[in-house]
Amino acid sequence: MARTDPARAVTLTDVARLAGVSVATASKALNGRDQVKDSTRQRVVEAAERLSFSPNALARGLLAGRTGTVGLLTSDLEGRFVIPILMGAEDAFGAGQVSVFLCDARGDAIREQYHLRALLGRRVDGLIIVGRQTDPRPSLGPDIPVPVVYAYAPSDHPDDRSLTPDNTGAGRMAVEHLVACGRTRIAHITGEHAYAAARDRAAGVRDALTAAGLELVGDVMYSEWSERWGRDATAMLLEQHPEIDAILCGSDQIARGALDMAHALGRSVPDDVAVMGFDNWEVLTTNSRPELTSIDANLQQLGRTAAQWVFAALDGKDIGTGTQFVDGRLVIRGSTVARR
Amino acid sequence: MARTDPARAVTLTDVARLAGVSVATASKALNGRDQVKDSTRQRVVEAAERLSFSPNALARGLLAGRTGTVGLLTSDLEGRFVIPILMGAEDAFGAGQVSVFLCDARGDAIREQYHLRALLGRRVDGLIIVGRQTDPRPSLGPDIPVPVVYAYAPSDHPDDRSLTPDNTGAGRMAVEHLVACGRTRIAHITGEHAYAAARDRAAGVRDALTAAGLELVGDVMYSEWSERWGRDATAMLLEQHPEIDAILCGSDQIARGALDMAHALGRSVPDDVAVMGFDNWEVLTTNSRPELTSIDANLQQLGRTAAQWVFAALDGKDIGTGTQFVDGRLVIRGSTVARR
DNA sequence: AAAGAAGCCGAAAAGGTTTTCTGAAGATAG
DNA sequence: CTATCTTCAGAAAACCTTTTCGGCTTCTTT
Repeated sequence: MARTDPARAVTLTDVARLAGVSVATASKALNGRDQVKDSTRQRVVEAAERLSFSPNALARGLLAGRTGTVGLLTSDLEGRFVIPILMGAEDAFGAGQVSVFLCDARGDAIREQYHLRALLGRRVDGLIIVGRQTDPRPSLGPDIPVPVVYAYAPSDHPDDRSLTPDNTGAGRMAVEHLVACGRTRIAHITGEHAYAAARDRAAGVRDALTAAGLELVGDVMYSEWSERWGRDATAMLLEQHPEIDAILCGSDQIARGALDMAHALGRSVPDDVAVMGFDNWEVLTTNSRPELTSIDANLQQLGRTAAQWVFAALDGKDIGTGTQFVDGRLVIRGSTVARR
Repeated sequence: MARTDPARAVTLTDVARLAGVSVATASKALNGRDQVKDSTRQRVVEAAERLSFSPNALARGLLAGRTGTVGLLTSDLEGRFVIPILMGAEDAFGAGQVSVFLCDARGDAIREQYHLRALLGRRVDGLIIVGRQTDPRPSLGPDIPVPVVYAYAPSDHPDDRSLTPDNTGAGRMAVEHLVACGRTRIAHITGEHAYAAARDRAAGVRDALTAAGLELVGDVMYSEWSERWGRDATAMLLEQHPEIDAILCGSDQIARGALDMAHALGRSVPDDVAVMGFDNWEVLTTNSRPELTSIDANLQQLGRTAAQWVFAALDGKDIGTGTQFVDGRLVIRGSTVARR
């Protein structure tokens, strides 16, 4: 910083002196306590403003036992699922008096432990643990002295409180939409089998197909979460099963690849084949031709709820245990329904 | 949180009692001060471990005048430029003892002011202000009592310290690459003219073309930062100037659209036309066919440097004033150079 | 053996705020 | 005019840690 800084931060003592009262009175005046005459209060408030006094949150927290801070411990900032959750949480907290400590463990358990210690040392009032996949993650254990909510990646311990997208439901929702559009010969291309998200969605897909009296065309095609795989899988699919009328893709990236290849092979979307993705990553869904129908996981909502749970627990309310699932939201665009 | 929490956090007094020493000695033992017998130190350390004591950072900060925290105030978490910067900063800090407060002002000046007060109240040791565009932003003013570094969006006040990508240089770098590839008839499609990033890159493009004795084909085509615009602009371009052999796009999104349309119109990339973008957004650049050459703005490096500057200023070093520019990095892929 | 030195530990203060309790002044009732 | 009550201001303690300084014990030196 280029500018010189004042020798010392202004304290309540300074304000009290300027207003000609004791620190006790100054404190009461500024915090809206009674036992202060109106004229006195005004003097104090003016003094505080003239010195642009802002109370030292450390001293306050030390005394109150509450700091008004929350730790947000993520295992992977890079991942695009973390950000909306983070925004939602920041949103819910930001409205109040709470500040957020952000820590990125980079998927490293040691680093996570390290950050955890730091956060507890700073006496955060609560913790939100955000994983990068929906697969369960190791619990932090029962000995954390503040409320903990696991978001996206649920804890593997049933006594913890977790919040994760309902991927099975999302799979069902997708198929129901395709069926409602009159599609009956549906294939499913998705990402790595190692991901619970892929398996759960596929399970939902099977459920809904069975319920509709239909069968999946071919097997679920697991591989990588990439546009390239979307292209390759679609090429194979259209050769082996030229009769298909819908390709449900495990992510928007895969769907972009599918769209691309369908065009290249002379199929019209959505007239010949419907294409659909998951995640509703707008940069992909709204820029394709036609735009992509997708299932939004409502991650921002998930982040907000997690934050509200931490609040509730802080207020002594019981927020229960176990994993709660957050519903997805169908976003219909041109890749499954012809315009007009 | 489901589990019950202990009545009270464990303090140094508890440790001292268990070890049979005074708090003063306990403190010195745990902090590696001398004036403590080895056997005593060991007793204290064991006691601390048994109680899983972690020192209250608030009390420490109150006393030391330093909190070991830094505020990261962004105007737009959603934007994808903020995240890498944030990661870089978190990286540089995370190695040490510093925790990061994250605040999102959502582009709202009132909200920003509010967060700023909260951060100063929490006695952060420094601030990094991250904007969402490279256009200069209003300074926070000279009265902030801690070091401030502006990242991505520089401050509009010359006495502040700012760090921003060198977009003019990036524009030059892009043209130099295309020229080195033997391209001579180069067009430039870019985003909104309102963005300094677009104008600066265009200026760099003109510089480099002039230096190479070339002229831009057509005018710089400003419009929106979207794939759609990339497609539309490319269609116009190829009709009006069928002789072009390179399309330099102001973003990877635009470049994806250009790539798409070039294919659709039967042009081979990179044989007939080279296509190139900016930002090196991997999800776009490495998934296209062919993969996209782009200029990476080194944002993570930018974030790291910003953090290091804050550190340096904290250590009393002079970090100077004004805006420093961070060089971009050319990432060559198949859209400008044929494979093999 | 006495004096000085070195090693080790604890008492106390400091940091800034909030809260409780005491006390003083003024007001009201008898 | 006295006794009781109300209103308002201030003194002091509490939160937890670190650091300084004084003092006690033990060892070394002459």
